[in-house]
Amino acid sequence: MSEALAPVVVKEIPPKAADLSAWYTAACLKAELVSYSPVRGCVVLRPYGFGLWENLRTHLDARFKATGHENAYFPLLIPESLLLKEAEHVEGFAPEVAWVTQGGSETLSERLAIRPTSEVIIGTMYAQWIESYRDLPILINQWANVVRWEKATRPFLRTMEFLWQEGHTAHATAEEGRDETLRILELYRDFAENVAAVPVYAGRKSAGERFPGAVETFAIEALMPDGRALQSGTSHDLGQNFARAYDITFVDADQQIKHAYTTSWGVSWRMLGGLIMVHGDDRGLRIPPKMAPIEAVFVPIVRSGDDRAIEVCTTAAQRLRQAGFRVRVDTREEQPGWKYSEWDLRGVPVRIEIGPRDVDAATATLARRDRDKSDKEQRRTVALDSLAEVLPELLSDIQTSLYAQAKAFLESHTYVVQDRAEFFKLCKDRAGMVDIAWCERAECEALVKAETSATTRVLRPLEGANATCVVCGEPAKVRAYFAQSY
RNA sequence: CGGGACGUAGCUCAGCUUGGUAGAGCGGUGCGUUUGGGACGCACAGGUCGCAGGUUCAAGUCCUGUCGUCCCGACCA
Repeated sequence: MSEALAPVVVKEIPPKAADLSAWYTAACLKAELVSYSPVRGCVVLRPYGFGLWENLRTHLDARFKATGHENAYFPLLIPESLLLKEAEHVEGFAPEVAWVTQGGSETLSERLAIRPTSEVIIGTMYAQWIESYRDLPILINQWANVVRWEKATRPFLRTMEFLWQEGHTAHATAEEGRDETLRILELYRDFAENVAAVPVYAGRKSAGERFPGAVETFAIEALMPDGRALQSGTSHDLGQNFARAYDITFVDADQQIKHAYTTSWGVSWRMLGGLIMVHGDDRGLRIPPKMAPIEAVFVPIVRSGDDRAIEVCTTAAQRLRQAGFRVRVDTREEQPGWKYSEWDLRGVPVRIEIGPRDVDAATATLARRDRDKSDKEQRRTVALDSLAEVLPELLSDIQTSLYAQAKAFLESHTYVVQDRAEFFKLCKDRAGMVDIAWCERAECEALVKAETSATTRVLRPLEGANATCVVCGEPAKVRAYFAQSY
């Protein structure tokens, strides 16, 4: 093997394919996205990780605003008596609610839940705000932290405290509520695929996977490299369940008092975990350009008595920043090769190398993170003046290529199955998304889970008639993707 | 919450079986030489061995408890 083609050796993280868990944890820590904290199950989101979260927030927030939603903020603490009003909801969340029982030195007369989600407190406020059909719809989103007392935690995928957004809306009719639920589902799908570059299956959840208290739950599900599915966003049609529990009523145009129809929907920083696992490779993260805190990093190459590259990089970076690019200049006193590896690990889409040769020729050498060193097209040299024109195209191409790779993986790991034995084997082996005609019976789903640990991820309408359930032979009602999940 | 493994320098770990002066590599700091895929020399700094009890003349090492991390299940976003 010639020296030029020697594989890039990564010391900090283990190979991805050998042990996805070990790779994932190391990647999150070494890329400086998160640090473990003194609090069990809670991570610190470091500046680079927060940058990633901010980009998620910016893109989703713009989509929420564009569809008529407004941001607001509700209390972190929820009185127990309020929480108890919706039985199914309480039962669903009881095992993971953290409680405040003491304030200063005084024991509280009523304990306060730290929100695991905010349907309760927001529903209570909606009951006060809504009087007439003219007050509807209410379309509110909250960016917040929530706490769920988890037993096993992992960075982003499951932490006791996590950041998310939760949308809560109220409508005059069932149709409007359902439309909202589906509008958001599509918004999430669009964000996941076109911004995070994570292809997903979107659809309805089975009754067993439904949000506690919801009439219907919809979700987007992504496929991780180990063949497990990651629920990456949910949208719930709550019907009138919460309106009844929290007395959200209004006088309609026909002068009748009616309960409102509500929805809730959320995406958490868990989606970042999905993005990391889906796109990363043995060298570390590969962040899709639209989500990247740093789109391009300048690495000036200096020699003894020749540090002109630093000045050239700084000037070029300043110009790109003014043009709206997110760039950084790495002026640390390290070897260029060391910096290449570090920025590879941190997943910056484009590296801009400028050395003495480039300074003399007024050029810059671009290296793209989605290609390997052995790929002749990983690097190209362009005129320094043309960076602002070349970059958008390059970033866009990287975005597209990352999505295409992930899409190809999802498609090649989706199995349409007719045979029962094959279905069970694929589920048990964590082969990926296993697509069957299904009867939609809870007992059938429970059986599959007991045998294989796989559950339904999302359901979609059945095409054609007279299909039977691949698992039990009863008449099929839907098509279902089964997979083991995170 | 069950089963398993592990907590010793910033990181990865050795030392524990058989109690007796706290170790290595990497990393850090300073100076110098280097710099287009993880450079090198010299010098320096860095630890109440996760925490709390106990046994002992003496505990990183033995005992008990506790907290945390990872893996596999169960549960959950």
